[in-house]
Amino acid sequence: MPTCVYIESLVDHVDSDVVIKGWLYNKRSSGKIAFLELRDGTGLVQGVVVRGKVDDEVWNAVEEIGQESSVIVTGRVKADARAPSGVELGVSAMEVVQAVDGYPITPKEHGTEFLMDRRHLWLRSSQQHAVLRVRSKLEKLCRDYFYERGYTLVDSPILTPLSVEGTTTLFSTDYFGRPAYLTQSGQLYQEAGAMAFGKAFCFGPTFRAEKSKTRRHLTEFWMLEPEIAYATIDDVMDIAEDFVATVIQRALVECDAELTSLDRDRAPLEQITAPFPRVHYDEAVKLLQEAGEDFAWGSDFGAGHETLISEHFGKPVFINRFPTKIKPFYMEPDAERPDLVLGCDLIAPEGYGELIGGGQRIHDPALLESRLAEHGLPAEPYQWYMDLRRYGTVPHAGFGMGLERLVAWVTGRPHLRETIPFPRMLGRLEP
RNA sequence: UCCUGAGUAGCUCAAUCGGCAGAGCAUCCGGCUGUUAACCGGAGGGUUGUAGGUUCAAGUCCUACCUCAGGAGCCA
Repeated sequence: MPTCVYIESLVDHVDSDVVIKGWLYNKRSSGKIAFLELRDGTGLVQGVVVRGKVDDEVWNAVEEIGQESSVIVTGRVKADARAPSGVELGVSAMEVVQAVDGYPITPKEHGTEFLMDRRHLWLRSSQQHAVLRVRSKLEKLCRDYFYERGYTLVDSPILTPLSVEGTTTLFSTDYFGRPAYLTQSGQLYQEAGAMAFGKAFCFGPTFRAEKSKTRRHLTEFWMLEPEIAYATIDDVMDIAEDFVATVIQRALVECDAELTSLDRDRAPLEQITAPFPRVHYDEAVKLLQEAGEDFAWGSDFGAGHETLISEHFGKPVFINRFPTKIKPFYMEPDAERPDLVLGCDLIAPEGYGELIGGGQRIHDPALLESRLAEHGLPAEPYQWYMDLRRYGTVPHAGFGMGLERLVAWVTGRPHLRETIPFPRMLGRLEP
């Protein structure tokens, strides 16, 4: 009995007989020869079936099976220069696990809605497959970066009584008779993690009930949030910069095959090395005004502004020290400029927008208390958060990175919906 | 929520000034021993998003609604 192998390792089995368990991706046939494009989740290989060299039963089965039929194929691995992977399979036998008729996603074009309704099947298509493999590898690279540097993973809760950025953008639920929300950010809990472990991070799903309809937003997205005790805004920019550059450079190596099948231009990614330019909010405003934009000091940047600023550099850009009134309650004020806070955003190049938002948090208990009141937030649910300032408070800082935006940038996808297996968006909860 | 655009065969689209509902792919039948979204010949396949209106005549014009897409605001 020949050994069962995955398609990705076929190159190591040239001139041997092997068994492949997979699915029919596409088929081309002529009167006496048929080409089966086979996939098994690890790759694609072309199986060649010659009439007369296999049992009539096998030939008849080959003629009958449709796209995505599940098959177990036995054959001889042959090196062939005509094959994209360098090998093909001379089929000697085939067992049909299920013959499929009418698989909806054909090798021709389809519309967005049609494909999104069949997302559970669309995952099998080569481009979607490649994007999600990149996502999987990027998740590992992100975790590895922090584990290798002594961080502790402190999982933040998903159900929370807190509304950090206002209740209008929260998904609410009933928690045994009490209101609860799906978390918008793990940050507040990560601050507790930083005080306990020095360097902590979380990486999990977060939720925003924003009625936004753009290519850069999902209602459920994954966020990576490191938080570091005794760190300042400048430390956080150093860390975020080294993190992004390291992950991108490793991804170029780890995801080489996927980037090839996605036809991603590697040149812009190869330029992503530290240091990244750091632009003060004041400078960013000046830059926009000089570019002829009608932008007033004190406003927040829109997507167009971000792109305009990042186009000035060919690298990710930090914008830092924002006006206090456009940022959340927990941001530490700039000692030299009381109208500013020590926040920083990292804008990705090529129009991929805000990749990271972070900064230094308020550590003074009195200041935090007054900021909570100024933002009209109830004191009671934040008592545990205040405790972090009552018992051994220290300056600390951290950031949050949206995983899907990183995946979109690395893979060159224009829309976030393709960067997560089952996207949740305005108007889409299925499949 | 606002702005713009689209909804016609299973899928992707066409249909000129309001005048016979069309193509490619998919499906089915036939052909082909090196195909790479294979190709060649043939066939079947339609309540034109929904409801109403104008007209001799509506896929096409008008009104309302529904759905989707692109963008804005907001954010990661």
